[in-house]
Amino acid sequence: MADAIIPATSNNGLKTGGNGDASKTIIEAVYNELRERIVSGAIAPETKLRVEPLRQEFGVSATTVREALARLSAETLVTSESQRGFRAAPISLEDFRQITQLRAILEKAAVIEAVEKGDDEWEASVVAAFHKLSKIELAMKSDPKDHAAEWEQRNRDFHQALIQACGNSWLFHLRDILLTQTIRYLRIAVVTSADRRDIHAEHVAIFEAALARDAEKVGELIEQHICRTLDFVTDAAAG
Amino acid sequence: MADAIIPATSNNGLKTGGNGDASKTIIEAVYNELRERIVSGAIAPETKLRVEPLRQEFGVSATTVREALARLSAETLVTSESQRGFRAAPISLEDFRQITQLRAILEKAAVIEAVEKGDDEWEASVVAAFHKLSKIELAMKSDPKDHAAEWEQRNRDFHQALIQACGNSWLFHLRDILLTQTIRYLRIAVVTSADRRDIHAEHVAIFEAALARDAEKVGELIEQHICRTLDFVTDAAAG
DNA sequence: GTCAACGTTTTTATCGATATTTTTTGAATT
DNA sequence: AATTCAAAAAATATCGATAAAAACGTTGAC
Repeated sequence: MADAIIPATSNNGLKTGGNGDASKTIIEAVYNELRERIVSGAIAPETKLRVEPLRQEFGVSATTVREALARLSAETLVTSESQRGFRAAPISLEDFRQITQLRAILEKAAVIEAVEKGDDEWEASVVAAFHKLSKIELAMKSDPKDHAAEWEQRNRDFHQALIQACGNSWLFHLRDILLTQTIRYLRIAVVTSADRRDIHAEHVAIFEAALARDAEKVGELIEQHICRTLDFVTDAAAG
Repeated sequence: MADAIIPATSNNGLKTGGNGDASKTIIEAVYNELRERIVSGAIAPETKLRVEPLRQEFGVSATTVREALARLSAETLVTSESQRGFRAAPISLEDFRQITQLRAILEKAAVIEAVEKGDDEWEASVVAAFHKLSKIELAMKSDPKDHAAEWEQRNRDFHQALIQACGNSWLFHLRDILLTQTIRYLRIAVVTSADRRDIHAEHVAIFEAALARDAEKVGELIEQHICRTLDFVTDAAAG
């Protein structure tokens, strides 16, 4: 056993202190940091991710960086080719089209089942999530950019609440992967904050149909709602 | 510039020679080997995967094993908890239910689009894949267990050919993950080879509807076809 | 001027060893 | 006998260094 002369509770130079992430391990911290950078666009698509510079910046070992990259690679946020290292995943409109289409398929199926199966508690959590989302969407009318991050979270929560009652955690998992990809695209491609009123109206419609237990209708609305994201990004990329 | 005294082309003691896997890197070799063991059931669900023993068995470094495990963990074939290492993913009937349901959703949506969009080349490859599958299914009537592995492959190919024309590679990717999980469940839970004639009949029906371009019908058939897998495993687990 | 063989440099993959954390063991105390 | 606590043992996470491979640049032939 080591003769602990130096107080063992040193969190060395790793710069994870900034955000309050709950990284128990250094690999996780590096993973989270890189993930955030890629999703936010701070690391541009197709950027080569060399181990040595990252290692130095974070003040950790090469192995640690590698493992974080390996994990990200399984999540399709970075690509890796044998013996040729890692790079941030590329983006393309076609790729985004596929992601969106797939997301629509999953979320539509999920919400239909959820509406059919949901109990009172489900309803309650949908109401709660909708309420929180509405408040921030109204607040954003006057002050758009300030609430962007919070809106993103509440929007996510609302959609999650809607489908929660379908009870398929695999579906949640895959949807989560797609949602992360989507957010990346939105952050990278669309800097202009969209006209939120439009989106709010859609949310209202979805919410009402859900509480009315009109599964078919909710399914349709969700599908359109998601597909509209595609038009949005397509326009942004083209214009 | 190492002074290469020993011929550099040594593939050391790593036991990857057995199967003809195209592992360019040692990590990949370990990854493939572990993956195969988990999917086949050679490593039982929830088995603790300690680094040191594996390291020794494969004759590689701990880091290498760790990275392979990390990749598998992203694929949900192993679970990992911070500071508490890795273990083979658990299984449960409920889990399998979710996987199957989700697979049905994805494959139904995919095949409908494929049937609508597919061109002559798509038709041709469906015909070809169906032909190969049929041959082995007929051969299996007399000699079931001998062709099991080949059937698995051809079955996979047939289903892939069907949905190919939908052109959504993300869908393929996610479906692949689910399919791998499914195969794991089949291998682990169901040792008894099912009545293949039944399955063959289903394949025929799917094939005919696909060539007739009856998208709705193909969708229904595929859905049922996949869901039947669930009944199958449920029975096997219960009986 | 092009291009290919060759040596140099950079980058990646892999190793063996160390530090840190968790789990187990076994007294000591109630 | 059960419980707590500390020390030992085991396992995990992390490091620094080395070997292998790819990228790069240069020279020399055509």
